[in-house]
Amino acid sequence: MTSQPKRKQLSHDRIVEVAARAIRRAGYRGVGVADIMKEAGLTHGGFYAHFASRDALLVEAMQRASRDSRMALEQAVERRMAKGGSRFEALVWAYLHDANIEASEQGCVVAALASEMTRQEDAVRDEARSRVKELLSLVENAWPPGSDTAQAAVVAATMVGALQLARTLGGKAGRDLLAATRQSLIRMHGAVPGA
Amino acid sequence: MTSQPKRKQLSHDRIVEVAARAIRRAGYRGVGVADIMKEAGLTHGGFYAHFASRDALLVEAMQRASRDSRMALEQAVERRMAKGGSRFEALVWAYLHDANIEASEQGCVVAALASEMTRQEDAVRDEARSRVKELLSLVENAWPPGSDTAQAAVVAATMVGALQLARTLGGKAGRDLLAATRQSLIRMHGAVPGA
DNA sequence: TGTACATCAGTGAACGCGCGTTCACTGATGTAC
DNA sequence: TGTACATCAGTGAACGCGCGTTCACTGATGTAC
Repeated sequence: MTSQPKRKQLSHDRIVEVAARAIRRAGYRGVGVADIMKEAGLTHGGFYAHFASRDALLVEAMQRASRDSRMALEQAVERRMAKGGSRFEALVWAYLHDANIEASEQGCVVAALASEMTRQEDAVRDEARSRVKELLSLVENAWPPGSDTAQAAVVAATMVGALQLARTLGGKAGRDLLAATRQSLIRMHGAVPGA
Repeated sequence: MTSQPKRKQLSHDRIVEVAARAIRRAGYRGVGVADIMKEAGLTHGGFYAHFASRDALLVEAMQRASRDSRMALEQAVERRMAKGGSRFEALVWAYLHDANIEASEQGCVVAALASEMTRQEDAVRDEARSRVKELLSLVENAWPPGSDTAQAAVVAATMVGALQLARTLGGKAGRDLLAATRQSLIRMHGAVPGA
């Protein structure tokens, strides 16, 4: 029982992991089934033994992307907090780090796909909605206790928007926009009462 | 001379206008050449007498979308200012109006396409960059004089991000997010010194 | 331990379809005399 | 004003290509005796 789901499960995980990076790099429609299977070291024919449809893969890929980027973000937050400062301040720095302009493949799935989410079929759209909600609660968790949690949603929107605009602008203009956003968010919400 | 560019120019304008709505509704890749031509009352064969390539249409469509939505936004801002309040406050209300959640087809081209902009070919990407810069200056123009213009960029990012997240969430959750964003932005930047 | 068979993951050719692009042609508009 | 011709916008069939999906088959893994 415990060793039963080994072989197939390993392939499955590999496909999903490849797809999780692919959708953040190229968008929902940017990479085909055949490409993903190839990058996972397989041929495209076996795809439908793993997923009912392409959309079913997209759903799993978003979950996986979310899990992976959340773990990486959490580690970055912890590293930054070790140097002092509030959790909120560390989150802002981790999320809006200059390196994230280029690294969309490993970054936040919401920032990578936000404007495409509304246009997906129900299953994918529902999963996208969950990813947005998760991002909101991620910011709330770093929020000074007692403050208005509705404001956490505004901060999430600001971070997502800033990362997208910085990516489109690129270069110095992009980095300047991120820097201004970090400064603004930390100035407004960063000072924790008891820190 | 003055009446020469009539016939063809009229068709051209119609195609671009249809495309300007199509890309905001369905994304850069969401609608095909044939669909756009059909919606403009033509057959697809004539397309390449008007544009060198599909990408060339996308570039013109973004310019058109930008022009159209800017004019509509400007009117909404003026209407709101007539009722009193600062230009900035009116801009926030106009841009983050609840009706804009559904009306992406007529809305801001940056909010409609932000996460896809990085993935386009050079010509389209360059035009997208211009559209982002224009949005930044649009916010700057409604900015209290003397304030830090870098902060205007942060506000632009917040508005774009909020509209996208509200669209993905939809329903009451979406409207709540917009309301919280309006409140936050106006509270922070809305009070004009001399008003 | 060794053989025979069943199960199962993965292969690769093939399908139907839609898309961007090309091109020979048509029908209408406008100009020359 | 009327006819003959040139120009030009638009038509519709056809192309090559890539994509999601299907399916008959292969080769490896694991079980039964």
